[in-house]
Amino acid sequence: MPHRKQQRNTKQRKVILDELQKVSSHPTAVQVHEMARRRLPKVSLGTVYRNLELLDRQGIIQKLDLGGAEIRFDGNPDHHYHVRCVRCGRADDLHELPENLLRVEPKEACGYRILGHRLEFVGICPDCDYEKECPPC
Amino acid sequence: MPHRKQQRNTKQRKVILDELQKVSSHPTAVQVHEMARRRLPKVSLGTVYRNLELLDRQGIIQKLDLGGAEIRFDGNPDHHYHVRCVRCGRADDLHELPENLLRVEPKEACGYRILGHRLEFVGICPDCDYEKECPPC
DNA sequence: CTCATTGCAAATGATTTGCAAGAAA
DNA sequence: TTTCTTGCAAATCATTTGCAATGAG
Repeated sequence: MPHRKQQRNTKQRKVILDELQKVSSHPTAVQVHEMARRRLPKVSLGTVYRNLELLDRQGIIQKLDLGGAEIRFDGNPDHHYHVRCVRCGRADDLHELPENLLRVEPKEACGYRILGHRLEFVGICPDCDYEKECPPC
Repeated sequence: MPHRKQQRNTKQRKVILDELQKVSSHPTAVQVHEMARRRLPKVSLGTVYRNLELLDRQGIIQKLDLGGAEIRFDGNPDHHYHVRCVRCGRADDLHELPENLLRVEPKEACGYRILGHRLEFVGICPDCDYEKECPPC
């Protein structure tokens, strides 16, 4: 069986997670870096990326990797939907049922003037599927 | 009133559009470049990007700018949904109603083993909205 | 001690842009 | 002619990676 790599509790990791969980916005890695730097002036952007990646893989936070702009991070790992501003890139949580929004595209939601949506299903295609055993590398 | 820039009909543009419309896959800009190069060996990748961008803005093709990977292009400009392979990045058209897929996340669709979906609404946020008159630049 | 993690800097890789030459209209 | 487009190369920009030094356990 695979040997689970021993994980350490560094202060960088703690601060990065703490800063992300503190805000309700959905900051980019660069913004998380700025936030973390106020407490750890020497923390590097690379470390921020590495930790956000790691925390996402562990399901402690979630990476919002949708189109149009940079990746953003959400301190809340639970599955929920977002609205994004096409002008400034800001993202907010969506407090409505997506099925309703999809069926009758509304003009307004959460204070946003809604212009449309992006929806895509993800999975493994028929050509890749025969490799069922091997993880996506 | 804004003066609409006069557009020219170059052979590069024609070949790029033609090649994209010829395939049912959803190629990346680099792949479109390879396809176009078979007919116009000197066409540059920059030109491919510029034309795909322009054709998308005119609603002749559509840019698939969802997360996870590179932008892909679809010769069919009509609004429809896609399934994407998390392993190889390939994208196919979805031949099912997204509302049903959203409600009961299925295991299978279009030959893909479905793992999940990405959905995001896009619009103008309250802070940007006061600039109603000015287009998104 | 060990080896996971960091800071730093350099590397990537997709996309964009500046500019002089080329070609539609 | 005019000026939209192109090819080319260099520039961006977010993200990743290599590596020696650091520090958690």
